[in-house]
Amino acid sequence: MSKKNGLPCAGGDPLALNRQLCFALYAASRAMTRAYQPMLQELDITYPQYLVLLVLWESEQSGGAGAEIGVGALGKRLMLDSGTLTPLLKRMEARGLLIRRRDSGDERITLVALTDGARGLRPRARDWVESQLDDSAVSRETLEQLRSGLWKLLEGLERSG
Amino acid sequence: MSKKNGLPCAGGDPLALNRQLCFALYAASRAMTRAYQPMLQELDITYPQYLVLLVLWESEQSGGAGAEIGVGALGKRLMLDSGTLTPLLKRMEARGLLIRRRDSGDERITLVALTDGARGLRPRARDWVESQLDDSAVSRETLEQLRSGLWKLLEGLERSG
DNA sequence: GATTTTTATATTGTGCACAATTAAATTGTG
DNA sequence: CACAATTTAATTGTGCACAATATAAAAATC
Repeated sequence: MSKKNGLPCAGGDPLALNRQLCFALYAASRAMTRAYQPMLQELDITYPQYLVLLVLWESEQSGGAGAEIGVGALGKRLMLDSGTLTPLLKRMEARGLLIRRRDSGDERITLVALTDGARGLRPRARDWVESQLDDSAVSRETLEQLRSGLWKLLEGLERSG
Repeated sequence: MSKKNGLPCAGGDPLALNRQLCFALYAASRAMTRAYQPMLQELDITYPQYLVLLVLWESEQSGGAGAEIGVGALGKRLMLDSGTLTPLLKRMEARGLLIRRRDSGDERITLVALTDGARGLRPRARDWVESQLDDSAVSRETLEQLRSGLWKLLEGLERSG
């Protein structure tokens, strides 16, 4: 039996589970979300909610505190649609993490802005992320290569999609 | 502004979205599932259901037609628990893709086995996967490196979890 | 061999994802 | 200006994921 990376990998079968890039992605993505749970529980947020915070924190870094972003722009950044974001943002608003309001200039647009409470979570998230990088069982170089390869894959999938 | 791979990537911010491996994984995994939709729609199954079929097809390759597998073993293979699998397998049974029955030797175990209908889907899936590999915008070598890096990451995450 | 402990699956409840549809505001055109 | 076409969110419905709990069978222990 041929093996690669210590994993059994039937050489002749193009449908072998361990040979599927799609499954490696699926499993790794969920495992990564699991790895974030300790931090997420401490902040009392979910993983997609954390991604929303990343976008809003980043907007405030460049645009100053109080920066607002529309649901559409947020969705483009995270590659999520309003069917996912609308209820998620409502839950975040209910938890006091952000405010939703209509754009006064274009009433179609719903703008979201961080609260001070959500701003206060940022240093805790940053510290945890940095400590995880320090403790990582995988080398920083491998992580770097992975990230770059994943973006290449994403571009390829977008192009053909 | 520093850039990598043509993507804006704020150099100083450890929480920049485009720098997060977790987000690259999350986005790439969903994009990959989207890329499978044409095939999945033709087979009238969902992506996790396809993964179940991969496991069962593979079992029959090595164990002969009629091979059965318990929910637990299936879950270990796909890294999913019964809370996900039980309803998913019931839906697959309702669609005539598999049969569920209790293990006569150990009544705790629910065994699942493919139907002929599900066996008939295999060549169609295989042909589609192979044609996709041929048409891929990303080189086979890059895909190979990605898959190997993802398994390394998975092992690292499992170890620390 | 009765009882405790463990194992295997199922159930319940919450929160995504995403396709499809709806509704409302804006823009473009005659 | 009227009105059709477009844009933007929200809504609806299905199917995962997963934590927590429940249930029942099998093993282990006494």
